[in-house]
Amino acid sequence: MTEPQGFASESERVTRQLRDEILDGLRAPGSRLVERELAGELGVSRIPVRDALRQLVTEGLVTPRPRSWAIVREFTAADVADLHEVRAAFERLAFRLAVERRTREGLQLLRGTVDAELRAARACDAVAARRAAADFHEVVTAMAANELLNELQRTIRSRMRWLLAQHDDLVGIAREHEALYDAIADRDAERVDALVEGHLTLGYSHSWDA
Amino acid sequence: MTEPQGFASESERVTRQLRDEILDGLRAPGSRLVERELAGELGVSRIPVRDALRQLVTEGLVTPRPRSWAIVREFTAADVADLHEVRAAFERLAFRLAVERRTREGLQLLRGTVDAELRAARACDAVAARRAAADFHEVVTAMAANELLNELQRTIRSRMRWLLAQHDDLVGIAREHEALYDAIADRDAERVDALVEGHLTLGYSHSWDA
DNA sequence: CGTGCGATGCTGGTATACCGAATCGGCCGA
DNA sequence: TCGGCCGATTCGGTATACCAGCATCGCACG
Repeated sequence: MTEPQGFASESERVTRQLRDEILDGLRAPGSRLVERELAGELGVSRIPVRDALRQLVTEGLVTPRPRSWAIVREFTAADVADLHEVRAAFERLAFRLAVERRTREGLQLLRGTVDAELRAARACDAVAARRAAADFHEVVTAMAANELLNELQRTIRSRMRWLLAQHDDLVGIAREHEALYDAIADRDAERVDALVEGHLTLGYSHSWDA
Repeated sequence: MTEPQGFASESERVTRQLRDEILDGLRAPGSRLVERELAGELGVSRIPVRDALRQLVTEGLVTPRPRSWAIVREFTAADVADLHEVRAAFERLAFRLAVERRTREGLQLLRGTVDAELRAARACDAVAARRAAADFHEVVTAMAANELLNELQRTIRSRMRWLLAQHDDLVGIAREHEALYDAIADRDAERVDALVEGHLTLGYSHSWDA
């Protein structure tokens, strides 16, 4: 799932690095992101940094400030609520389409992410479990075979990762993913719908706790 | 609704101009978009053109080609189908939230767009009717009071405009919008749901948009 | 006459330099 | 002491210049 970054332009490398630094908490929410500073730190010119910042703005990880520097986004409770609402709509669509359009290859990939997630969750490897959980949703979205849906999913992927890092019932989530996999494999649309609804509610209540 | 473009950077101006030229059909699908050429035509340097192209790529109006020039997007039947699916999910969410969170000011704005659309449609002013129809959906999305939803809506707005230009039952659409307005004003969630569903199915079967 | 290969030009990617606006600090006056 | 003004500095926006990869076209050779 971790895409083969074999080739990448400077812009992509800078984007990836800044994104990871933000999501890993190395750059605190609210901290300044100044093009010249970052260019100096990373040893590149301002252009790749500029491109990266724009990309991260569209991903919602960076807040641009007109005619001033950008800052690492500070998520508010309202942001989280908004994200949950949109995510729910996305996943309902993604799972519905995935059930219709599932392929043998897709199911195998999905099974792999579920297994990896269960293993990691039981081993209390939070990083691997969250990565596998994110992979699960990406594979489902891919199975939905809707280019636009996948495109929009990519733009909110970072925010999803952020959301996923906010709670920690790893085994529970993995079990739900396993149940979802079974329902998709059985082509049981109604069971998938029910599980998705439950899944969304779970994520919603948990994030309110945090 | 036409945002007050009082101030704008070169990048934004170039973006707006290219976007309009594409949507108005002045730039045919598949035609080349070369940074240096556009810079020369528009009398600016490559940077604003570069920014504009990237923006239009995220809006889905331009197809980037790695290490080669970009082209004006050619929409396929699959693209249209994808757009309809995503749009349906968006609108279900937007209308549901709009019913819950409607405000007096929002309703007044919405009423204005419906009236404008009906007037324009009856006068066979297609341009004004389509603009009003687009405004209707934007006001609904705004009333949904979900920042992320509005953000994603902005990125697919151009594609919606394209879709809207593909059919011509202007009066019918205006009437459906009026019915939707009434249901929202009555806070009748079920009627809104039913209208949205009918709207989407109808739009899909014989003509596009809602 | 066909095919393979190399040179050349086109294109986006990147670096550097300049500019105008916005900000923030200090200073002066009330 | 506080408030307003003004200048130095900071910052993103833009322009120009250079670079490396790819594609095409033409030429030479089989």
